[in-house]
Amino acid sequence: MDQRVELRHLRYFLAVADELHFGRAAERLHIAQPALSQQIRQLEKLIGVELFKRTSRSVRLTDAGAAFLPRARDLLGRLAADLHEAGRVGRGEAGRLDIGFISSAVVILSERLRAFARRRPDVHVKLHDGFTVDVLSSLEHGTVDVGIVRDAEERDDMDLIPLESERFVAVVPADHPVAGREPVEAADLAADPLILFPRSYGPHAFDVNTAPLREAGVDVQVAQECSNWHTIIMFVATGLGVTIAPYSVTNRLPEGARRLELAGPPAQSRILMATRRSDDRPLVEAFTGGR
Amino acid sequence: MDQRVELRHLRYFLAVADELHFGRAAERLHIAQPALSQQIRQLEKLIGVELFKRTSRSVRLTDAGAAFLPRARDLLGRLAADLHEAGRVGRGEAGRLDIGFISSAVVILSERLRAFARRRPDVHVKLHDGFTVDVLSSLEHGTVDVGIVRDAEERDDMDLIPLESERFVAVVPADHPVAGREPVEAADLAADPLILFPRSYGPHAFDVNTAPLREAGVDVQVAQECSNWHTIIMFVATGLGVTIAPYSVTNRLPEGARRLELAGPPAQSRILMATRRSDDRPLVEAFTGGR
DNA sequence: CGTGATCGATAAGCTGTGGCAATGGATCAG
DNA sequence: CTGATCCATTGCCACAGCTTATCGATCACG
Repeated sequence: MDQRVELRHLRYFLAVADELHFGRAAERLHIAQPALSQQIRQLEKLIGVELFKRTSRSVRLTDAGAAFLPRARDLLGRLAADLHEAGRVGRGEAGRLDIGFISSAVVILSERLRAFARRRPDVHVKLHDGFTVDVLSSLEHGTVDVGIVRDAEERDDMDLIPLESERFVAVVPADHPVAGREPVEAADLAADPLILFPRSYGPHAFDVNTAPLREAGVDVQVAQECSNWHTIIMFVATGLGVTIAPYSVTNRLPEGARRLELAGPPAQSRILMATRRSDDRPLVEAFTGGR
Repeated sequence: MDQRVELRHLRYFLAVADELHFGRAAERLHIAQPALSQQIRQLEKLIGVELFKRTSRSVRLTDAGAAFLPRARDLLGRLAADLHEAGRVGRGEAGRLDIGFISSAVVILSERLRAFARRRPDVHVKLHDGFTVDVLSSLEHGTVDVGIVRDAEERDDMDLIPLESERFVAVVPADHPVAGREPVEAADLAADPLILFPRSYGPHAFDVNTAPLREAGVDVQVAQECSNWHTIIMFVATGLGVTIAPYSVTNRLPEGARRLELAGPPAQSRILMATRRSDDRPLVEAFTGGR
């Protein structure tokens, strides 16, 4: 019952149990009969129990041998399966992938997930939603393997792959003076309270988002901070102020809010896929590589 | 993914995975570090996948390694348990025991079973009831390991251990002329139809059972054959005839039947425990040995 | 019974491989 | 730059596991 039991012993045991004949079992194992006898004896000594009852004419399993047989068989089968599975994981054919994403990227993400599931049916994907900062932090700490984020700044510990660009648009209350006129000049919104996410949530994203205003010479002051786009737009709908938002989050506006195209050069918001730069795992590459 | 993966590889893998440090892992395994490096490398080659990501400063599990780790751990644990269990079976501490018995031995059997279950709580006992012939045949063919039978003849492939002796008594209808007088002479029953099991069911048992009649000079002729004692006694109760039965099966007689002690030297019926003579399995000996 | 065939155990010698010690090369701290 | 750390590489050796040869027990058969 020691350490020194080896799989060899189990393989030999199975062969003898199958054949009930040391000669034939040895032949099947491509070894000579004495070697087999020795190894079986050794195994018995290690367990402290006879596995076979041998006479010079016959070989039979003992109770202990009969009890051990199915377990040994199962064990070897299991090991083979586990080794195979490890190989598949190593090749990125199976395993688990954790993906962090922002909720406004749900459409583009679900497309990618569908395609990925078709290519890697045995990969279990776990999704974690959050804001861009949270996703990047999770990615940095290894909680997720891939992040889908918006307007993240270039950083040297991550690779960022642009997935999609979309223009920014203004969202104003339906009863706002400019609500009818399109496109609207950013300067025309300068007097209204601005509703937007805190700059600390993503300085770069904030700056990209407010670029149309700054370029129009407006002094950007957030009147009401709010982290979630849908909540921001609800505030706009209730007349609390205006905002500048990526087009995709304005797809289904609530009653009381109006979307207006912005005049001037179209400012772009980018949805990016982020991975750790050091991360060369085949599963991650299989997802980001697209094919 | 070949044959030559050995448990050594798994043990070494676990050590390295635990320590994430080849030097310390080697120390724990009481081998030198290069040997460990070699074996891990060999395992990786056999599976076809890297299990660790090593730099000269750090060791980390790959996805494949992380996936394989719990399985390898489980496998080794399982094996240890299986070896232990095999040892217990070999020592007769666990396992399964098949016992054949005749229903009239149910009281003495259940006593023994209770005591045995206390001594060997991990032995699963399976019971098979039948007539003496069936039990002996099952024992001979290996379907059961121990048989509890009545008045079996000595045979050279079995060991028979007497468990209990009991006298034979006569059973007669309540309205029989001798019903009041005790003890009854066997000769006084000569005129009545005899109800008994077929002689072919056990010639020796039959002869033992009918000895009181034959010694009284009665010509034994079975009028009604019936294999089961309780049925035989029911027939007696309905007035169909008389019988000679072991005392224990007359314990609770139905309305209409009377038990009568037999005059003369008491004839004995023996309940025996039978095992195959070649069968020296510790579990069988543990049951028959009594302690 | 004697004889040959079968089959597992034992004996003795050979060999492949797992282990050792020493060394190399990369990385990091100070 | 220097020393420390840590995994990989190299070269060698001992022994575990394999081989062949032989033994001893059991069985079939004439």
